[in-house]
Amino acid sequence: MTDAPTTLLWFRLDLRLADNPALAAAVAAGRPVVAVFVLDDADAGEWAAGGASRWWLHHSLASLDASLRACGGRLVLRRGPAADAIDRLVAETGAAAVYWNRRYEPWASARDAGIKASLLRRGIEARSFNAGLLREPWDIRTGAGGPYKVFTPFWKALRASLGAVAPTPAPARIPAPQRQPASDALGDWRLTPARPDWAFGLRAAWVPGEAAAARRLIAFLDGAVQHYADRRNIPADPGTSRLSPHLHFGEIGPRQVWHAASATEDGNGIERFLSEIAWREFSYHLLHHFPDLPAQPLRPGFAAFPWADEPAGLQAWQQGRTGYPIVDAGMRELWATGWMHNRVRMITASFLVKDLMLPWRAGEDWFWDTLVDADLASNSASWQWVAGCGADAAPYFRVFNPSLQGAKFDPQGDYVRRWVPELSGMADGLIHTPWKARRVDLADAGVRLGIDYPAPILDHAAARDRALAAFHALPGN
DNA sequence: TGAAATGTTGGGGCG
DNA sequence: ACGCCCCAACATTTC
Repeated sequence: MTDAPTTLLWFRLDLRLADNPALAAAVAAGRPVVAVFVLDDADAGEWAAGGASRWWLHHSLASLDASLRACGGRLVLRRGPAADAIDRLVAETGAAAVYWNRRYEPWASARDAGIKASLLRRGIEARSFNAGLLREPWDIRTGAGGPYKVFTPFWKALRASLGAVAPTPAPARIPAPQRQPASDALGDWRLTPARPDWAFGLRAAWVPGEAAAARRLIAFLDGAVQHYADRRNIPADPGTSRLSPHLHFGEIGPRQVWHAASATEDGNGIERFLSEIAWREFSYHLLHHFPDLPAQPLRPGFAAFPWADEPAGLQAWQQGRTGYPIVDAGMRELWATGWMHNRVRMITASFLVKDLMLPWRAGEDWFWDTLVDADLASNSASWQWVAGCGADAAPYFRVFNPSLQGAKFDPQGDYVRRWVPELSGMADGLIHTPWKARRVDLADAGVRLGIDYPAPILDHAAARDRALAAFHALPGN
């Protein structure tokens, strides 16, 4: 083994070349760079990537490998546990250093701390960087020195702590080793579905990868962001950025988003968009300081909440067969495309937790498996927010009325017609309440309620009363 | 980043 | 002219 010592660059949720501090540092170190991605399901346990995320990961890794090859390198694929995979690669390549960008999931940060300590003990340089957040979760502190639990003061503190945000460009060339270590074949990881192939809707909706992420950001800032403040709540409109999966996988980073958005003319839309980026930061802040966030209610009183155990209700929700059109449209959009409009996420989540009174963990698990942007911090924080047991949460008594939400945010019914086509013949004024339609209106629309489209599986007003009663029975309410 | 119930106000119909 | 009632519109409170 006479090859020169290398720098091992460990890719994780930072699948890009631009604004990648670990990559920049690896190139600057001057040694040949071995780039590796480790499939670490074993480390992640119950939070191993879900089905839709795995589809995205497959394509993002293929895209990253192509980008690396264009710079003279390639992406080495290995299976975890990560500690073993990294150790083996260090030995195989004679690595003098291992660099990576941080992850913040409790399982990942604990694991990474162990790996770093082990490398350092053996005299191997180990350095971690920040590619994924505007500020580290521990850098933002209240006046009393603790973590924030309310968004608005967090947002003020984050903003005040940010100086000039200056993303760094991708390296022009990445020095490659004489010999690349062996790599798994991406196809052997079976990240994409085969039989049945349920990914056709995902393929139609998304292009994973760094280049597509950059295009998506530019298109958004050149267009929809101007009306973002008003139209971001209209699910039938292309009014949101749709950057969430790109951000989750680190195909684009928040510094790049912030920098480009700050340089864009316009006030309201940009400001509102940046605050959504800040919600993502807030979620990571919470996950870091409250590592039980994915499983335990932040407000301990909720541990005693009498959640229902009703598999039929859960299945109706999952399959988009609740009989509430806006709810069903959202759940079907999720199933078909791996994504759901944010307004509809709130409506469907409220329906699960408050109308069906099913545990928010059940919704969290379903979203985890079906969303291409499934992110432990955002998913956990948001479900707790909806359920009313989280930080700065919507109060439990804030119950969405699905027909009113539909009438308000999908007034022409365009969104429902797209995802619940069996209702496409209904008049605008009836499409969110087909159970109130007269027999003749249903007949004209070609809808047999209970056959073509379900009758409501529950009565919203009664369900609301039931949920409020349960809430009031909790100690302290 | 709710909805429903309850309270208040003021215009207009009417005796 | 006046008081009474109704009720829509809006505000406030409550869940």
